[in-house]
Amino acid sequence: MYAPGVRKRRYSELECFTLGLVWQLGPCSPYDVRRHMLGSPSTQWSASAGAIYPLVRRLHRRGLLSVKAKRTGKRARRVYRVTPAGMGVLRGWIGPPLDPEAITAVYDPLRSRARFLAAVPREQRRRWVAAAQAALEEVAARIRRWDEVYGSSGDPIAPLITRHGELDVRARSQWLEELRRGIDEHR
Amino acid sequence: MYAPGVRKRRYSELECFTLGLVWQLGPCSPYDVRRHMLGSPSTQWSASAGAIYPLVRRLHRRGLLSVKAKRTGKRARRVYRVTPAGMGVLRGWIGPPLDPEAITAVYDPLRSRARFLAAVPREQRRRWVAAAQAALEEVAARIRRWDEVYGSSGDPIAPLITRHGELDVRARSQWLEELRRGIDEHR
DNA sequence: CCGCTCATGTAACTGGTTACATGATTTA
DNA sequence: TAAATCATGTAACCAGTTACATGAGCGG
Repeated sequence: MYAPGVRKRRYSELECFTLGLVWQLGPCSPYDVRRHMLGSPSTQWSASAGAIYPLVRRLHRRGLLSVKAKRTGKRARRVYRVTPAGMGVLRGWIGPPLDPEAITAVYDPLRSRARFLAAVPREQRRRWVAAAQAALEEVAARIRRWDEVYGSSGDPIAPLITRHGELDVRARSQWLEELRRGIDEHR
Repeated sequence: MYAPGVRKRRYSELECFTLGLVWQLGPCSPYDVRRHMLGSPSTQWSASAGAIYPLVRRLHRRGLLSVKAKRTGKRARRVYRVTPAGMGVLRGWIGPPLDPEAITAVYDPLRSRARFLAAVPREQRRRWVAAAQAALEEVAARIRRWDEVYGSSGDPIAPLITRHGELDVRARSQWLEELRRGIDEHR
């Protein structure tokens, strides 16, 4: 139960993730947040200005971020940092308890497409698997590049995040290999 | 280049996935599509009526689905099937070429949260990993149930889709285990 | 006959995207 | 000095969500 008007507000994944990034990057601007997201191997968010700037101002209005205007010469720059209230929300989001919607099988667009492979001619099927394997190679490369840049940040957890990507790609590669064999059998 | 007015329309993931489901389930109603999605271990889509019904009608209007009204007694039922044009769009969506946005590291809400584990006290960190491991157990169970129901559909690819889920959970479990050890070291 | 599932939908909202705009600063 | 990047933002749009509504049929 909450006092009237003090409803427990729910924040979106993007809001909480942004909160986390501001904490992790240290005092930083919305632009820094965007740049970081754009470099990430996951494409979950477009990190568009139209999303981030209003979002950060929202978090500030709610008291989860504090702001300090810095200017170099004539260029304006707003540097945000997470307030104690913000840390509370961040910790609550991380959990436990885990938000039920965080408990899910991951969504993989490759799997979505593979599900309907029986709808395409055999030759296309073969080519599809080859293309998907090449795609995973690309993802792996993206993760390695990411690791080079952000792996040496001092945070002992950072390399374990990259590791997630590696294990993810490895599992999906194995899956594609099994898929390839499965398709070859049924002709 | 396209003839004037014949712009190549882009369809959303949900639209194409729905198209695929209608093809896979055979002639079926929007309700069938929803029920199928709701049972899926992935929570990517809420499969809300507000999404599916307008979407299916849209696909019909664009000529990708054909409709036949069936009624049992007084109960109405619209049964859709994929048209040749619809199959074209479905095959195009599957690829190759793969849509660039399909080439990505999967998004995992557990990883998103883990990234900021250094922001919480050590004890919470420990409890978080335990909670995440339990969560993955739940996902694994969901996938097994799904497999029982849909694994015996005759489609040789179906079990390979389930397999993706198994490999996914296994990889994330291993990752959590490494995370647990990594956290225990740094105290 | 009550409650549940079947089956179809609509209305209001909203979070995020696309695309554009502006001006300062850096680099080729 | 032209192009690229830094840094901030806004406006229009849209796909998908939440929540509600309606009525038929079925099982206990």
